[in-house]
Amino acid sequence: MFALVDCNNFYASCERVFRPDLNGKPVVVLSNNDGCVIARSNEAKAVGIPMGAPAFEYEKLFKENNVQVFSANFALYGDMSQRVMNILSEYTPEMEIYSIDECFLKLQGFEHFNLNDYGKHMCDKVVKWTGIPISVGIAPTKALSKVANRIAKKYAKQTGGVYIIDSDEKRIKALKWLKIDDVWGIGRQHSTRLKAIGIKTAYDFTQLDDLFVKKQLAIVGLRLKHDLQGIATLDLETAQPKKNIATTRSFESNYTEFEQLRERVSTFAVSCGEKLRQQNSCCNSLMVFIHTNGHRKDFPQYSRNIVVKLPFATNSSIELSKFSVQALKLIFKPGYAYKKAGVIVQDFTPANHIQQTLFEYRDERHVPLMQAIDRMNAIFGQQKIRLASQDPKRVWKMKQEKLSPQYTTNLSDIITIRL
DNA sequence: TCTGGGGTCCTAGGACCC
DNA sequence: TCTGGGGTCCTAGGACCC
Repeated sequence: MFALVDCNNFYASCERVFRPDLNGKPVVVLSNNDGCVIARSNEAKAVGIPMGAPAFEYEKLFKENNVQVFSANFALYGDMSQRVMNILSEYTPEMEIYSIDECFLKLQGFEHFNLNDYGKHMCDKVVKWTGIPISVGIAPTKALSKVANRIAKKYAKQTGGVYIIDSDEKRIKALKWLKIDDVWGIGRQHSTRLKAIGIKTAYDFTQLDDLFVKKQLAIVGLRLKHDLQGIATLDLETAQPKKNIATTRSFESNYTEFEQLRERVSTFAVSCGEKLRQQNSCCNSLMVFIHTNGHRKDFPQYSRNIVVKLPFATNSSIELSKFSVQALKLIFKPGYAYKKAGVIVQDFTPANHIQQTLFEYRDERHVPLMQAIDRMNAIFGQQKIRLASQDPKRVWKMKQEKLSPQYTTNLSDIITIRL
């Protein structure tokens, strides 16, 4: 059996842990730049705030319903996630952390356990130790555990947060209940096409012919179909080093000058360098992109990206910054109002066996220099040591008007308790 | 005024090889 | 008149996830 454990309204719940006065009240968390809604408490969902709602369009609704609004506080969410995952890792040796708020637990050899009690135990322990409410779905396959989790969450009162699919009757009932749009792995495109031929539920989907599914949804869709039929096709996936690393941001305002973009691109490249060094990789190529605000049809639009093959593999922030800015020069066009840019590094090789090049000079002194910078930043704070090409004052330049304290990761933000 | 960020996998088609 | 067959690798684009 597999369990899929999912934190309820994760970001909103994290904010509530340190603001218990907000329990029972509508809470939303906004994306970077306070752009759109990326998490909602049940109360916020109930007053009709959709996922992805642009914050400026919903300001009135927020006020009318006394919705508590927070800027994204990823330092807090990342730390809370680790705490939750640590607790869950004690329930089985086989675990896959699937996202910041979800994990799969493989329950092999648990035949003599009462899995419902086991799931309830997880819920109680996680909420007691972290304050985060979770839901647990248990079933013979990963895709079915996702379905079970949905039921556990939707009918939290009746299920107590745990639902198990352990018979074919329960499986079929669950699949007939689940709309095709809500199936894990069926996105907008596929669900539109499936609905056009009369497939309304997950159950309908499992009744389709294998060859047809393979033709329409490729091998991924066929695997999903089998998994939903109860034939375990998807197994736990072990954490692999990343194949791409990106740092991209929208700007708080429109940038028209090359110099503004140059500074941002340099900062993004430095950030990619840090992430590369964390996983011990060097990249052999990188992409830089810039574009104007696609939502504003009244502005002249421009959007371009460029991929640069590097002369040698590197994870040096200095080299990455240099190559990224060179790339930016090739695609920058004056006269446009730029809203977003990004650097994506790709084509990795492990940092400990770098192919030496014959004609290009790779400065090996960067290796200890980067180590020193990383250590200093770890001690003194993120990006305290920067390149001169970066803005000396601000790093991300984001609009974050409703940012909560870093309760769990910054000693000066720790809560005070009065007795 | 204002609309996020970061990933994965698969496939088709082109370039190239013998 | 008449132009093969079987591969691999790479990339862009499309789909999906949170």
